[in-house]
Amino acid sequence: MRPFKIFLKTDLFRSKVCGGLDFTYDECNINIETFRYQFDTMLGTQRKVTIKEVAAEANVAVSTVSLVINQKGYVSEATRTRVEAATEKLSFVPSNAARQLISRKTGNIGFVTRSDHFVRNEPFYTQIFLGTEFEARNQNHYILLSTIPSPYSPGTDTPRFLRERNVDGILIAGRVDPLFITETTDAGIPVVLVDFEYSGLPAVIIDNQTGTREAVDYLIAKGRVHIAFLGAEMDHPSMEARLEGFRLAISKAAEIRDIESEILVVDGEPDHVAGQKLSMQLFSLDPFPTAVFCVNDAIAFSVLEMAAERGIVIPDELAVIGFDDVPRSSRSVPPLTTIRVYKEQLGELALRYLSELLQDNTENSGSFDRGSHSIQIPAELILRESA
Amino acid sequence: MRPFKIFLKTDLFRSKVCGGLDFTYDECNINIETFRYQFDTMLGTQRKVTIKEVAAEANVAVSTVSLVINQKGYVSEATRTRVEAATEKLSFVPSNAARQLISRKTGNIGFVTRSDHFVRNEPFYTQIFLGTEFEARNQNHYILLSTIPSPYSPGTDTPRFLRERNVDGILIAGRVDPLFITETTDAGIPVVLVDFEYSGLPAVIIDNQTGTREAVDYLIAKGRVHIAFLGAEMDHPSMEARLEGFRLAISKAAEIRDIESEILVVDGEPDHVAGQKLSMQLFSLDPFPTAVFCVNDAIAFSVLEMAAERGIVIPDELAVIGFDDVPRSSRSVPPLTTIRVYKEQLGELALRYLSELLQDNTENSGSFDRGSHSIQIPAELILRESA
DNA sequence: CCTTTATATCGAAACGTTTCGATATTTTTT
DNA sequence: AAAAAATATCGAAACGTTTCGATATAAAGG
Repeated sequence: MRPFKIFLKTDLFRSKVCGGLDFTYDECNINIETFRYQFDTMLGTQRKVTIKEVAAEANVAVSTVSLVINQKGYVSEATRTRVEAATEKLSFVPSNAARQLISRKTGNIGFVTRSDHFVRNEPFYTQIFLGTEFEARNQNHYILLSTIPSPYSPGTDTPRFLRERNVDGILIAGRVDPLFITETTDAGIPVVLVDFEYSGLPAVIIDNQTGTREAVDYLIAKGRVHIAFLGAEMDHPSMEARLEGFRLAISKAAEIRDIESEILVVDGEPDHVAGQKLSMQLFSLDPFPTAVFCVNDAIAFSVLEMAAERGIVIPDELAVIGFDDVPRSSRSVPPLTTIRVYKEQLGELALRYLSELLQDNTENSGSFDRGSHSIQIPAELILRESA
Repeated sequence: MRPFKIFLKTDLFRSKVCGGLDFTYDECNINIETFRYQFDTMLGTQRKVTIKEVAAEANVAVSTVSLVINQKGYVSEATRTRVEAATEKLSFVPSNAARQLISRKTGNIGFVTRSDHFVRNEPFYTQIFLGTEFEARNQNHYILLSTIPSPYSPGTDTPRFLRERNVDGILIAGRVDPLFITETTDAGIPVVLVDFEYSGLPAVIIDNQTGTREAVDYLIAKGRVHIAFLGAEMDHPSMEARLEGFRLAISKAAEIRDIESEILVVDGEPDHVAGQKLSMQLFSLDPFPTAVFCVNDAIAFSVLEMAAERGIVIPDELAVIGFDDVPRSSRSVPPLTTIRVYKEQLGELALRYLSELLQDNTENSGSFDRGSHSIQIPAELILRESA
C-alpha cells in the first residue's frame, strides 16, 4: 500500500537490481513486501513467505489475512477467496514460532514413559505412543517424547521440555516414579496418565476388571474348575484390578472353592523372568490346575514354553490365557488366547482428553478441574488356541 | 530505567494496587518491568518471567542479559555475575518461541521411520530413536517423531513437521519409500539416513561387510565347512553388504568351494515369515550344512525353532549366527551368537552428524555439501551358545 | 431521515528474544 | 600526546504472527 523509494548508488547496481524484477526502476511505486519477495526470489535467497507477502498479493491488510486463515471475524466472500488464492499461490504456511509467541502456547505435548518400558520386547507403549501421535495430527499438536529412568531424581532427570516449559501438557504412559508426577503437577502443567492411575489425576486406563472377568468366565463356562492366577507387580493398580476381576468371576461360580492357594504372585516387573519363576510354582501345584490366567502375555509365553518342555499339552491339559494381545501372541505355539488391549486407541483417547483439558483451561482460566475422571476403555477377549 | 506514572481513578483502587507492592504510590519512580512483575505476582497471575524482568533485576539493558546468557560479546565480570544471579533468582528460562522467531530456526529435528518398522516386535528402531533423543538433549534439539506408511504418497502422507517446515533437519531411519526422501530433499531440508543408504545422501550405517566377515571367519576357524547363507530383501544395501562379506570370507578359505548353492534368499522383509520359508529350504539342503549365517536375528530365531522341532542339536549339528543382537537373542534357547549392532550409538551419531550439517549450512550458507559421506560404525561379534 | 446494529477492513501494538549500530570508557599502539 | 583498538553497555529494530480498537460502509429499525 505505502509507496516507497529505493536509493541505489550506481547505475550498474540499479540495472542489476531491477533487471530481474517485474517492474522498472522508474515505477517502483509498488508494495514493499511484493518488492522484497521478488527481490529475494531473484537472488535465490529463499525466504519463507510470510503473511505480509500474502497480504500484498491479495491486496489486503495482514490482519485480514489472519482473520481468513483462522476463520474469525467478518470477512467478505470476495476477499476470502482472494486471500485463499494468494495463500495457495505463494504456498504460505504460518510460522509456528510467531504463533507460539503471541498465543503464549507451544502447541507441544510431552509424552513421558520409563525407558525400560519403551524398549522392552513387546511394543506395548510404542503402540500407545503411535496412537497419540496419530491423534496429535488431528488436534494440531506436536508430540515430544522423553523417557525417564526408574528411580527418578527431580531436577537431574527432568525432561528438557518440562524444564524449558516447552509443552502445554504432558502424557505419562505406564507406571513412573511418583516424584516425576508431582514435579509436573507442581509446575502447573496439565497431565493425563495412560495405563496407570495416581492420586485422582485424569487418566485413561483399560477396564482390567471386566476384561479379566470375561476371560475367567469363559474358562469356567468351558468347564475348567482349577484355575490358577499368575501375577507380578501386584501393587500396580491395573494388576490389582485384574486380580479383583479374577476373584469376582471365581466367586460367582458355585462349584469353585479355595481360591487363594491358586493365586501365585511374585514381586517385580511382569516380564519373562517373573514368568519363569511363576511357571515353576505353577507346575509344582498339587492338585495341578486345568487352566491358568496370566496377568500379561509375557508371563503366558513363559508358561507356554515351560509346558512345551515338560510335554504338557495345551489347551487339553492346561488352558492358558494372557492379557495385552501383543503382536507375538498370534504366532506363539499354540497361538495365545488373550485379552486384547487397544493400545493405539488408548493413546488417541488420552491425547484427546488432554487436549480438552487444555481447551477448558484457557477458556475459563483458573477454574477448578471439574471432578477429574478416569476414562476406562474396554478390553476384548480374543479366542485363539491356548484356551 | 524510564520512569513512569500510573493513573488510578479511585483512592480505593490506588491503595489496593500499591498495597501489595514494595513501593508506595508516591514513589512510583521505578522500573516498569519490575512493577509489572510485582503486580502480576501480587495478583497471582503467574506470567512467565522474561528477559526484561531479569534486566530490571540486574539493572542492565535487555541486550546485556542476552549477551550474558548466550556468552557473546564483551561483558564485564561484575555485570555477568549480577545478571547470572538475577537469572537464578527469578529462575528465568528463555522463551523458545521468541528465539525461534528471531533465529529463523526451529531447533527441532524430525525422526521418520516406517510405521511397521517402528512397532515390530524387536525394538531395533526404537533403540535408535532413543539414541537420537539422548544426543538431542546435548545438542539442545527437540525430536519430533513421525512414522510414514510403506507405499508413500507425497502430499497426503507428508509429516506435519515437514509440511509446516517445523524442523531444521530430518533423520530417516531404515528403508523408506524413495518418494519420501526426494520430497524432503526437494524441500531443501538437510537429511541424514540411518541404517540405510540412498543416492549418496549423508548416512550413518553399520559396517555390515566387516561384521559378517568376522562371523563367517569365526565359523571357518571352528572347522565348519558347509556354511549356508539365509537372506531376505536382498536389494537392501545392508543386505547386499552382508552377502558381500559372506562371499569375501568364504573366498578366502581355500577348503570351501561351490558357495552359490548354499546361498538361500527370499523376497520381502527379513521377518519370521521369511525365516520360516528359509528354514524349510535350509533343512532340505543336501548335503546338510554344518553352519548357517542368518541375515538377521529374526530369521535365526526361526531356524532355532524349527531345528528344535526336528531334534537337530545346536550348535553341535548346526551352528547358527544372526545379526542385530536384539534383546531376545540373549534368552533364546540356546542363546544366539550374533553380531551386535550398537543401536543407540547409531542414533547418537546420526544426530551429531545432522547437527554438524546444520551448523555448516548456516555458517557458509549455500555452500555445497563437501562430499557427503557415509559414516560406518563397526559391529561386534557376540559369542553365545548357538555357534 | 436519523440512529442503531451488523459487516468489512485496516493500522498498530504486542509477544520475547537477538543483533546491529551507537556511544562511552579504557587500554594499547604509534 | 594523539590515534587506534579493545572493552563495555545500551537503545532500537527486527522476526511473523494475533488481537484490539478505530473507521467505513451497508443494512435494519424507529
